[in-house]
Amino acid sequence: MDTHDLLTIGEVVDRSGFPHSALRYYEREGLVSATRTSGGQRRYERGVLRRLAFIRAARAIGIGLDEVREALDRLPAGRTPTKADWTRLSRSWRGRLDEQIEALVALRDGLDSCIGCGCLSLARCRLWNPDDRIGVQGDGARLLPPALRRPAVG
Amino acid sequence: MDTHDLLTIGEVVDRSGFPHSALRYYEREGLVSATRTSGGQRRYERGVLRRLAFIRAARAIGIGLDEVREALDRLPAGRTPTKADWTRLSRSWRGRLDEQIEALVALRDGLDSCIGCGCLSLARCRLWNPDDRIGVQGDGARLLPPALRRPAVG
DNA sequence: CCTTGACCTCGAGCTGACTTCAGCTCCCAC
DNA sequence: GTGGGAGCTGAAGTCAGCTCGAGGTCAAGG
Repeated sequence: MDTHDLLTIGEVVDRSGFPHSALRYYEREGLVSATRTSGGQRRYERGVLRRLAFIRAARAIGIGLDEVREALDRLPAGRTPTKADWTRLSRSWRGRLDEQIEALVALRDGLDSCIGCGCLSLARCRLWNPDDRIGVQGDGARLLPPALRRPAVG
Repeated sequence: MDTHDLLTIGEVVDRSGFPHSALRYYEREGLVSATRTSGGQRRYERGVLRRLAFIRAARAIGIGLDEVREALDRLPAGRTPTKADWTRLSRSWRGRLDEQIEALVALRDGLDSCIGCGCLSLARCRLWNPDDRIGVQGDGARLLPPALRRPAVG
């Protein structure tokens, strides 16, 4: 708990894998916080690494930052989050992940049946016919679960 | 083959499900083409519907427009694409889809093991430890297959 | 004290895939 | 021939999630 527990931004960069710019962005967006030295430099508590790991996992699943922030906001204020707290958050995404996998599998099956049956007629094929949008895709609403993006492809 | 086979943009909107704006955008980007009336209005050949259906399926899988264009460019010039032509293109994405599903399943398994084993230690957990980025994610390179996006979340 | 590398802020820029807008023109049914 | 819905253009705007650059400050080793 003494000052030796505080990390510089460079250390957090090294240990979290996020670049400075992302860390500062997350701070602006209220996903992480840091105290400051008298000179204005950021000093992070160790717990930030767990938050960042959580953010990374969330992003990998395709959760948007807004939603990640909401999730983090649900962590208990005041005390250090316990394992149970983190587990609860993670569990809530398990369902998301299942949905996404399900949607992709449905899409794959559609593609398979298309390839297999030669049903490229626009009138019949599940996958190709936009009026019957892949079964999964509602009325232009939710074909696939949200976005699934990688941080930086570069 | 007579002019009655040509569709107005409104008809294509209705039958493809894409809004005008997207059709015009795709034309600018070279994904679809249209002839023009003497007055400058677009007239689409029927085949455009199949192209658009293909584009829709591709987008659903998360393929970027650049890559979709490349794929479409590989269709035979001059003659109307056959069923086999379309099937070949679709098949190439089957692998993509498999990869994506695999990556998500891996992520889910990681999440499961995290939830189950209580390994929230940053030093050990596959999912939480950024140094061992989810196994799947290389060196900041390719955790998950490209982007997987929905057209409009509404 | 000095140097040097780590750090700071603020604002602009970027990518992708469109959407929106303003201000016109076309074309077809009546 | 005319009214009005359908269509046209080019430029600008949007959204997410950062990245980059300029121009300056901080802090620790020598």
